[in-house]
This record gives sequence, structure tokens and C-alpha cells, in this order.
Amino acid sequence: MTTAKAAYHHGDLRTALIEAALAIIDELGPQGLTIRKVAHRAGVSHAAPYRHFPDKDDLILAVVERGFELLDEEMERARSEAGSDPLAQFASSGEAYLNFAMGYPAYYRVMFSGDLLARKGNEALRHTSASSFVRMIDDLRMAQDMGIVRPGDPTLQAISIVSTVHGFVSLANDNRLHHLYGEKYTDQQVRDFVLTAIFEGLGVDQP
Amino acid sequence: MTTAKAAYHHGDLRTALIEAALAIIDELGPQGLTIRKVAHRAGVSHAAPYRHFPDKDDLILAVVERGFELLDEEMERARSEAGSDPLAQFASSGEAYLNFAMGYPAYYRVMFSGDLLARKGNEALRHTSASSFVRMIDDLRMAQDMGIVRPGDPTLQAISIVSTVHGFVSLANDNRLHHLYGEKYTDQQVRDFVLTAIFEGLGVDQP
DNA sequence: ATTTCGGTGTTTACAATATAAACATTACTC
DNA sequence: GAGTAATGTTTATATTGTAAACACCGAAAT
Repeated sequence: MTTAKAAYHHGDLRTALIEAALAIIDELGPQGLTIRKVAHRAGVSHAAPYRHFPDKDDLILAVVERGFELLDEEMERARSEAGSDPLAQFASSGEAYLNFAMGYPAYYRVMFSGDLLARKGNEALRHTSASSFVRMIDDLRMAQDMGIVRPGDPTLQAISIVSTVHGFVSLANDNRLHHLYGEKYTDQQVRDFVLTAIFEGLGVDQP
Repeated sequence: MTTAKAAYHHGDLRTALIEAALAIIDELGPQGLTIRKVAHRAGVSHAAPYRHFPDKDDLILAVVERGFELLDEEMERARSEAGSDPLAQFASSGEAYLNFAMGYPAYYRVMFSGDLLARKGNEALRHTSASSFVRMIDDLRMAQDMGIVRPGDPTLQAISIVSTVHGFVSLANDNRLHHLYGEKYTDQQVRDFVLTAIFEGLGVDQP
């Protein structure tokens, strides 16, 4: 078995290593992540991780995969709590995205860091990492059919929206926006403005 | 003198190291950058860089600084070639931004990679890295005064725009958008759509 | 002009890390 | 219960960042 459930000496070292890596990234940032720290935190020798991951990149990719799973869970939960209005679901899941991205900045950074996914990721991971985007396209198409979102190719609309959202959280997480608005606005006000602009672009009033 | 112009043994090693780092980042990506490769490429011993940069982070910061200088130069050149219409200048410098970001993806990545700038950058560099954003705010204010851009706080408008642009180029450079539109559109068409959406958000027809 | 000295570059050394290889152990199969 | 593959450890090596000691050289002071 190559899947994670088999429990041998450790129990489920593969999962434990991913969790340990998550914790280290959260505490020390992506730069602070080393195979040896991960192994130590999981209580195994520094070479043990190589029984589960060919190299460090693959460990990171597993962390990225877990991250997108968590993100999707959060978004689906928010969506299910938003009632039946598709626009409300769209807004709610989008807010969950922002909360995740800005609540775990180091984690979000790893998930979107560089071209690792393009270089070494497999097709399944690429699919997972795009699932929330694809879901958004479906939302937009449905909202268009109901006449509450401006017509146009929902794929292009979604690309524009994810660009804005991803750019905003990336810049905000890297602290590159605050000095532009200083004390003039709160972070929340700026965030709300950007979201409002997105809804305006769709031709809808913010729910 | 701590500035770069003084020429001693090497001539101007500090500048040469930055150039070498640029070339390596371009060829091997940010991960491929090592102090030792930089030194070798500049024709000095592997410890020589430490006479000019306290550590690797500071070398990278110097590269980032040079990058923002180059970006600003490109944008100002585009602006000056765009005639006197402020909206045309805005559009032209924005296009220069996109060309830079997508023409040197590895370089752009370093300039916006993580929180290095927030952690170790000095105030001058933070200022340099924001100058194109600040310039955009001025553009928008001017265009508003001329009545060709929808009213509203230009700072907030600029934040929304830079979020979209930065997000788009980041995702595109990391190859995270293409599979969303596949063969349906060319890269250029998608790019144009995003730009059009930005101009629509400002309430202007694309020049 | 000679001396002196700070700035610049080199050599050597070391610690952390990624990773390979050889070895050890244990759980599952027969 | 023996055999085997999966899992973990120990040992070893190459790469890398960086410190320390040393060497050189150009300019400033005398």
C-alpha cells in the first residue's frame, strides 16, 4: 500500500510528517522548514521521512495538497451554512477563502509559492488546487442563469476575480498594502472595499 | 564609502554580484541562487560576497531593489512614450508592468517573494518597492479631476487594481490559470479581458 | 616617498542540511 | 514459524551559509 492509512512502526508516519511540517511552517515560516526538524518533531530519525517522500519537494507538495483539502473543506462548510441563495453561497465561500488565506499566511504562501506545483506536482494535485476556482466558475454560471450576475464568460469572470482575491491576500500578507492607506482605513475597510469592487464588477449589489 | 561606485580590487564587485545573482535567478530560478554560484560567476572566491552583503538575505534584497528600479524605469519609459493623455500613460505604464512581470517571471517572483522585505528590508527599499503603486494613485487622482475616471478614493481604487494585476501575473507565471481556459482563449485574450475588467471598474472605456 | 591602515579578497574551517547507502527491525504473507 | 517487503536507524557525503584568520592593495598621513 502506498496510501496513508497503513500503520507500521510509527502508526501513520506519513500523516504525522505532514502535520509536523504544517506546524513548523506556521511557527517558523516556509524558510524554517527542514526535513530534520520535521522528523524530529514526529519523533523519528532524520532519514525516516525518505521512506515516505522521495525528497523535500515532495513533502512540501504533500503539505500543499493537504492545504488545498483544508481550504476546500472550509469553503464548502461556509457554503453550506449560507442557505440556498447561490450568490450568498458564493460570497460566503469567498469569505472563507479570505479567512483561510489571511489566517494562515505562511501556509497560504506555501500553497502558492513559486512554480513548485507546475514543476513537480502531479495532475491530481493540480486538479485539487484548482477545484475552488472551478467551483466558482459553476457558481457564476448558475447566478448568470438566474439573472443576478452580469452576462459574460464565467471562466473569464472567475479568472479576474481569483486574480484580485489572490493578489490582495498575497500583498496584504506580505505587508505591502498597509502603508498605502496607513491610518486612513482599517484593514477590514480595505478588504470590504476590494470585495465590493468585485461584486460591482459582476453587476450585483453586495449581499 | 559604502556606495557602489568605489572601485577597488575587482572594480565594482557589489554591482557585479547583483548582476550575477540576476542571471542565476533567471536561469535557475530563486531556488538555484547560492552565494557560491554568485561568487563564482563574478569570478571571486565564495566568501568575497560577505564583504558587501552581511548575509544571503541582504544580497537578495539588493537584487529586489535593483529589480524595482528596473521596473520603475520600464514603466516611466512607457509612460513617457504614451503622449500626454493621463489615461494613456496609465495604461501604457501598466502594460509595461505586465511585460516586465511576465517577461522575467523568476525575477518578479523574487521581488514579491514572501515576507523578506517586511522582515529585513529597510524603509528606503519599502519605499522603492511601492513607488509604482504610489504613482498609480496619483494617476488616478489626476484622471478623476479630469472627469475620465469614476470618483472614489484613488488609494482604494489603486489597491484593487494592483491586487488584480499582481494576482493575475502571479497566477499566470505559476501556470495556475491556463488549464481553466485551456484552448478556449489565447493567453493574450485572457490578459486583455482582465485589463478590460479593470478599466470597466474605473468607469472608462479602454483606450 | 615611506609608512600605515582600512577596505577588499582568499583560504581554511565548521555547522546545518539534503540525501544516499548500509544495516536493523517489524508486520504481514505463506 | 520462516521469509519478505515495508519501515526506521545509523553512517557517510556533498552542498551550502557563514565565521575567522590571513593577505593584498590603494589611499591618506607623515
